[in-house]
This record gives sequence, C-alpha cells and structure tokens, in this order.
Amino acid sequence: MDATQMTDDVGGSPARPTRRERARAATIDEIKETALRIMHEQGRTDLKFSEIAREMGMTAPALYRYFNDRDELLTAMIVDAYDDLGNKVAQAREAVDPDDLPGRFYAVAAAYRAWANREPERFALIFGLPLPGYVAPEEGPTTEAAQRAMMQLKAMFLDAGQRGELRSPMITHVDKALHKPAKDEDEVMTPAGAGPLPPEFFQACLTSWSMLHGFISLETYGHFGFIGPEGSDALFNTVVQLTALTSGYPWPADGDS
Amino acid sequence: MDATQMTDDVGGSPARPTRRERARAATIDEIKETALRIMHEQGRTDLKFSEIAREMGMTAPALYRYFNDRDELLTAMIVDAYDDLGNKVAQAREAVDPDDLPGRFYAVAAAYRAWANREPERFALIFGLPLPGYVAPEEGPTTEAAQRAMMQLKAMFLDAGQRGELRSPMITHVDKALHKPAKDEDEVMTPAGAGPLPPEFFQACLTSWSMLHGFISLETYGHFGFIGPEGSDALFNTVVQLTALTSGYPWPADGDS
DNA sequence: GCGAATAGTAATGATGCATAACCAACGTGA
DNA sequence: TCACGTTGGTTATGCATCATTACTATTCGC
Repeated sequence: MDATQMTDDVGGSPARPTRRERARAATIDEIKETALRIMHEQGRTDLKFSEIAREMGMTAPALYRYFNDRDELLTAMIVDAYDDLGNKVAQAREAVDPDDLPGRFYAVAAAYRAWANREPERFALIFGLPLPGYVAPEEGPTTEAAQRAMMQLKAMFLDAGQRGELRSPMITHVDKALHKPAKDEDEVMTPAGAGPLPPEFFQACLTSWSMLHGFISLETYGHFGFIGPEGSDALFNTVVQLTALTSGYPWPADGDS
Repeated sequence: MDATQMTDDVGGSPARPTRRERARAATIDEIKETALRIMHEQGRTDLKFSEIAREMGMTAPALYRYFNDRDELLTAMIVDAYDDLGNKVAQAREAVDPDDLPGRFYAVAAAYRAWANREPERFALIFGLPLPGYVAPEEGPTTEAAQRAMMQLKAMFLDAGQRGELRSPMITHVDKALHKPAKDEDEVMTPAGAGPLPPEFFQACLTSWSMLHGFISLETYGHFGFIGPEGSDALFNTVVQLTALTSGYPWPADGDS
C-alpha cells in the first residue's frame, strides 16, 4: 500500500533486492535529490510536485506512485535532513582522537555549524517554523530521526562521563522535570551498553544544545553579518568555550580553539 | 512614490494630516493588522494579497495602491515585528526596579521568550529563513529596526557598566574582529549619553543573545516538547542564569530565578 | 459643482495540486 | 516463447488560487 515503504519492506528477500525494487529506490532517491536541489537553488523549504517532476523530465502525476502526497515527501526530506546532520556530526566526532575530549566537543559543534551554514534550507526545514499545511506524523519517523540526531550530543557526554572526565555543570538547580525523560525515548537515545546519563548532565546536554544552536541559527540566517566572517569565527569559538565550561565538559584551562 | 512612506512623511503639513492621509494611514494599518492575523491563524510567514483583501472585505488589486508589491508589505511587517519585540523587551526591562539588575536581566530574557512563544510566525519572520523571493532593501529600514531591537540588550549592559556592576566576562580571548563594530552602526546602537561599551562586553552581549536565542528558538518551534512545560521553564531559568554568569552581568550567588 | 486624484471592481491568464482514465514496458510463469 | 499481471508513466480533467490589466465609481479639494 504505502509506496515509500515498499523499498525497505521486511519479510521479502533481504539478500536480493529485485531489479524493480532497485529501480524504484533509485527513483525515490532521485526525487529527493531533486527536491533538495530545488530547495537550495530557490532558498525555500516548501516543494512543488510539478516543479520536481518537470526538473526530472517527468510529469507530476508520476510522482504519486512514489509519494502519496506532499506531506509524505516532506516527511522523508525531514528524516533525511536529521539523519544527514546526525551523520555529519558523528563523523566529525569520530575523526578526532578519542582521548582528546575538548577536540571532540569542538568538532561536534563545528560540524553542526558547518552543516547549517552549508544547508540553510535543510536547517530551516527541521529547526524552523513548520510548513503551513504540514503535520508531522504522530510518534512518527521524524521524531525518531530527531532523537537519533540529538543522541550524538548525549553520547558525547556519556563518553566523557564513562571516562570520569565530567566536572559538575555550572548550575544551581537541577529541576525534577528534567530528571526523567520519557522512558521509551530514553531507550532510543541511550547508546547500547552505556549507563544512564545523570540528570544534571542531561540538563547540561540541553543547555549546550541551546547555546550552540542559538549562535548557529543567528549566523546561518545572516544576523551576524555586521561583525564579518572573522568576527563570526571568534564568536563561535567563544560560544563553544562557554558551552563546554558551563556544562562541565572537559576543556583546557586557557584553550581558545 | 513610496506608498508606505506617505504616512510618516516629513515636510508636508505636520500640523494637519489631511483627511485623505488619515484614511490612507488607517487603511495601511488595517492591512498590516490583517496580514498579521492571517499569519497567526495559518501559521505561515508568507502573505497573499488576495487573501488579505478578502479578509478585509476588499479585492486584491486594491492593495497595490498601498504597497507596490509583496516585498514592500513584507518589509513593513518585518520592521513592525522588530519594533514590537524591542518595545516589549524595553517595557519589561523598565518595569523592574532599576537597582535590581538581575531582575532586569531576567525580565528582558523572559520578555524575549514570551514574545517568541506568543508570536512564532513573527519570530520566524525576522529570525528564520528569508522568504523565497524577498530581498531586504540594502541598508534599509529592516536593518535599522533590527539594530534598534538589538540595542535593548546592549543598553542593559551599558547601564550595568555605568553602575560599575559588571564583572569580567568568562572568556579567555577577546577577538580583534569584535572590537569595533562598524562606526555608523555603533552610533545607532549606542543610546545617547552613554560611553562606549568595552569590547569584551560587546562580545558578551553577542554571546548572551546567542544563548538566549538558542533556547527560545528551539522551544518556540516545539523541540523541547518532550520535557514538558515545567521542564521548559526549568531549562529556561538555567539558560538565563548561565548567560548572566558567563557574560559578567550581575547575578545573585545562588539565585535560581 | 467640476476636475483630477484616488479607491475599487470585473475580467483575464497563468499555475499548481490532485485524481481519473488510459497506455507502455517489464518480468515472471506456464 | 508467449501471454498476462504488475508497475511506471502520460494525457486529460476539475478545482482552486494568485497576480495583473483594463475599466468604473467615488471622493476630495479648489
């Protein structure tokens, strides 16, 4: 029934994706790539079936074979965006010596920033005002994808915690409401084999996200244009530093980068 | 020529706005109010002349008498949004005892937050991805309005500085690029009769903005839904506290609110 | 009151989404 | 190898919306 789910259908033959399935998957990828390209070219986050089809040398109704409606395609685009962001961040983190915790923290922040600056439309797609008609499917794939991406930050704190490198976060109160995230979500967000993250560091995780996200968001949309690129870089370094220091994450005594 | 500027036109008859001018100004206000209402009702930041007109009991082409094109109306909406935000923040600040600096800081942050939560569309309009076709007029009114709003934060630091209440911000490097914002902008952003803000506090001003903005942006777009309203409040308090502490702004030793 | 500027309407053309009906191609099984 | 069913695609249709042109009515100011 659901066209988009036929590709990764379970039960069938996991070893051998049939020829048709491969062709279908390729077309789906091409649709998404085309949609993404149009988003970049035009600086918008909404999509027009007719335009995508035209760009692909197809006709609009054909796309309905692959996505039942606009929202389904949008959902796929959002999930892809979250996953791409998460992958880029994870990749950046793992490219740094595991013992260099500050380096990993900086790499994660820098990857987040670079991704946003490189793809403002995708950034807006997942972190901006939801598109007019769009309603995210309840408890659906977008939420899960968001949690996967968010987990990258949490994993970093967990890792530092397991190495006993976390200092106490710079906060006076740890609020009860933040002690326990919903259980099922916690399962998703906690990497296998890791103990639970102490509540104060979960809170630190969220404040870190906020701080980094604020700079990145303002920069991405051009609100720091008046301080120039060098100013932006300097400000970013400062924000990263403050984020690490306040969250209890290891940071060199006078390190600037 | 420029329809939107006829209302606050200088030079003309300052004492006596003619009947036509008054009617015209009223209509312009109604257009903007209607546009804003539609934005709220539909959760979108773009505008459709036809819809605005219909809502006003008019027809679309009539609006072109007041705004030459969509961009002109958008510019007016953006300026109004910045001004409203700035006013609300200033208002909140001035409602607190001038000697209670932490209270003022919190009030400003809370006003920023409340404004964003109350008007997500306006928030997106000025802090989100620019609308597809729209190009902000160079050196135009939007930039000035943005600076006026931003000045509220700067003024708060200036005031604390004049009272000798500022501690050193928690940063190791003050970057040259941030030392001198462009001169003309500095004129706009510095309230009359105040000495210049030392560079490290200008930097602190920007980091404060980033930190607060990050939380507010994520919360406004529903990314903190999973921690619930109490969790959001707690997180906000923490972020405000961290912002004040890291920026050198006065904050009680163990104050939570 | 008269004329010009201003406000408003009706008609036009273009575009987009979505669906239905129809056609082509491919691959599997007899 | 040939026919049939599944899948992919196009043309045709209905509906809705928006910006603009050309035209009409109103209203102010002298």
